[in-house]
Amino acid sequence: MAMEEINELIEQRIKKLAELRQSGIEPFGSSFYAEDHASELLNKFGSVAKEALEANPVSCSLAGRIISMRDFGKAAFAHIQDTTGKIQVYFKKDMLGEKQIIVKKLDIGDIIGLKGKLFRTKTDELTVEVNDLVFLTKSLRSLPEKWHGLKDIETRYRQRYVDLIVNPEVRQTFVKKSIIIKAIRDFLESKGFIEVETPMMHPIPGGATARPFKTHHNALGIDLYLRIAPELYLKRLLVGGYERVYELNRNFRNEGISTKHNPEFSMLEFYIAYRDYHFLMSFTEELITHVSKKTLGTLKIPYGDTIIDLTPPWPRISMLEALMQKGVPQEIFNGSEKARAWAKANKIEIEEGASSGKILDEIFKERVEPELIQPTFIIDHPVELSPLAKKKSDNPALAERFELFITSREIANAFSELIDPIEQRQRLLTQVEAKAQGDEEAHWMDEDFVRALEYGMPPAAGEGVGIDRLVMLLTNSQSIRDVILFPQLKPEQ
RNA sequence: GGGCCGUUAGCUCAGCUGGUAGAGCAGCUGACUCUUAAUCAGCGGGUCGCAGGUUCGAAUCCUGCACGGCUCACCA
Repeated sequence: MAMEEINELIEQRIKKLAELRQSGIEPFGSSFYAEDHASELLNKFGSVAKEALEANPVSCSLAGRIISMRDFGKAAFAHIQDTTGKIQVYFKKDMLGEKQIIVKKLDIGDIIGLKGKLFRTKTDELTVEVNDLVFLTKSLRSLPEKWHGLKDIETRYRQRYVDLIVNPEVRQTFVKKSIIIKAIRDFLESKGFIEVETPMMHPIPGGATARPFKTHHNALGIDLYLRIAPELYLKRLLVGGYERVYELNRNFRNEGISTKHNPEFSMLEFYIAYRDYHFLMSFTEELITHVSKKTLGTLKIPYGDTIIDLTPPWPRISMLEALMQKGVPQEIFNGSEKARAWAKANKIEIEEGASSGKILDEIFKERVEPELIQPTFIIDHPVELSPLAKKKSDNPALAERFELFITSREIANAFSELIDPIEQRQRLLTQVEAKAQGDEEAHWMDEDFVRALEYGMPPAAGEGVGIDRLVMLLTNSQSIRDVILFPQLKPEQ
C-alpha cells in the first residue's frame, strides 16, 4: 500500500488487526463451510412465529460481510450480507466467552463466519443469535455511508467491487446478465447449434465496418488485430460442414466511448445453413421472446418511461419504405446527387464522397432511427452498405438484410449470406478501393475467406446480436457501463 | 475530438458579492443486554482535483491541465 494512501481510518484498522493477532485471533482466515444463506433463511423462516421458533429451535451457520452494526456494550446487533442478501445477527457477548474480543474489534466491512439459532426480536425481525463466530477477513477500508451509499459514478465504475458491496441492485443486474446469456445458449443449443471459438487475434480484421485495435506478436514478427467480428471465421466453419454454429464472446472496436459503446463488447453471432433472412426474422422473435420470458417472465418490459412490448410478430418495414413514411421523397433513391441535395436541404450532414447508400443510411439514422422504440425490423438495405450480404434477386441494388431496432438502438443485424465467391471477391475489391480513398472503416481483402467460399459454402443466413444492448433493454439500464462490470475508463492518475 | 456541467473529510453534501473550512453518516473514547438511519456525552479527521495567475488575502475570480458525467460526431 502506498504511503499516501494510509489515512487515519486505515491506521486504526491496522491497529485492530494487530490487536486481534495479539489475542490469538487470526484476522485473515481460511475455509468456512456455511450451511445457510441469508435470503434462504428469510424465505424459509421469515413467517414462522416467535413461539414456534422457541419450541423448535433452528440452528444455522452463515458467512458474510458485516454491513451495519448497533453496539450496546454487552450486546450488539448487526446485519450480515452474503451473496443472497442480508440478515440481522445478535451478539450476546457473555455467551461468546473469550471470542467477545472479535465482536469488540469488529468493523463494518469485516467478513466473519458464524453459527447460531434463529429467533425473533421484539420488533419481529428474524435474527440469528450468535453462539460461535470466527474472523474470516479484516477490512481495512471503511465502506460508503449506510444511508446515501456510493453515488459517485466514477468511483462506482473504477471500484466496482465497492459498488457491488453496497448497491444490491447492481449485483442483481449482473446476475440477470448471466441468466440472459445462459438463456441464449440454452435456446440455441435446443435448436441444434454448437458453440465454437474462433480467433480473437486476426491477421486481417473483417466481418464488420469498424476500426480495429492493432497489436504485435513478437515471435511471429507480425501485426495482429483484435477482432471486430467473428463473421468470416464462422462462415469458414459452414464451408467445413457445420450447419448451425454460434459464438458468444467479445468484439473490439477502436471507436468512441459513449453510453451505448464500450471498446470491448459482447456479441452473439450465429449462422444457419439452408435458411435465409426471412427465416431469421421469425427465429429472432422466438429467441428474444424466449430470453425475455426466461429472465423477466413477461414480454411487456419497462424501459425508462415506456413499456416495450415484445409480443410478436414485429413489423417488417423496408428501409426505403421507412424513409418515405418519414416524408423522404422517393426521387432520392435514384442516385447520390439527388440524395445528397435532399440531405443538404434538410440539414443532415453527409461526408464528402459518400455513396448513395451511405447517404440514405445517414438520413435513416437522422429521421427514422429515433422513432423505432418498439421492436421493428428494418429490411432490404442498400447493397453497398452490406458487402457480405446476398443481393435481392428481384432488386440487385438491395441486400437481403435486416436490422432489429428496439428503443432506437440496433439490437440485431442479419442477412442472407453472399456465397458466390466471384461476386464476394468483387465486392471486397470495391471495399479495398474505398479504403484506399480514405474510408478507414471499409473492409479488407481476405483471400483465404474467398478461397474458402470457392470450395462452396451452403446457402445460409447469419446474425449478430449485441448482447450488452440486449441486457440494457432487459435490465432497464440507460448506460452500457451499467451492464459491463469493468467499463473502459482512462487510468486514474 | 467539440459543447455544457462537475471534482471540498472514508461516504453523501453545504460553503453567498474573495476574509483563511462545515454538517450528517462512518471513526475514536466513555455509558447502555431487543437495536435497526439505535440513543446520550466528549474527541479526532482536509495539499478544497493539479499547476499557474490576479489580490494584502483564493475552496470562492481568471488561465491551463487531469479525471468524470451528459451531449454532439463515429459506431454495435
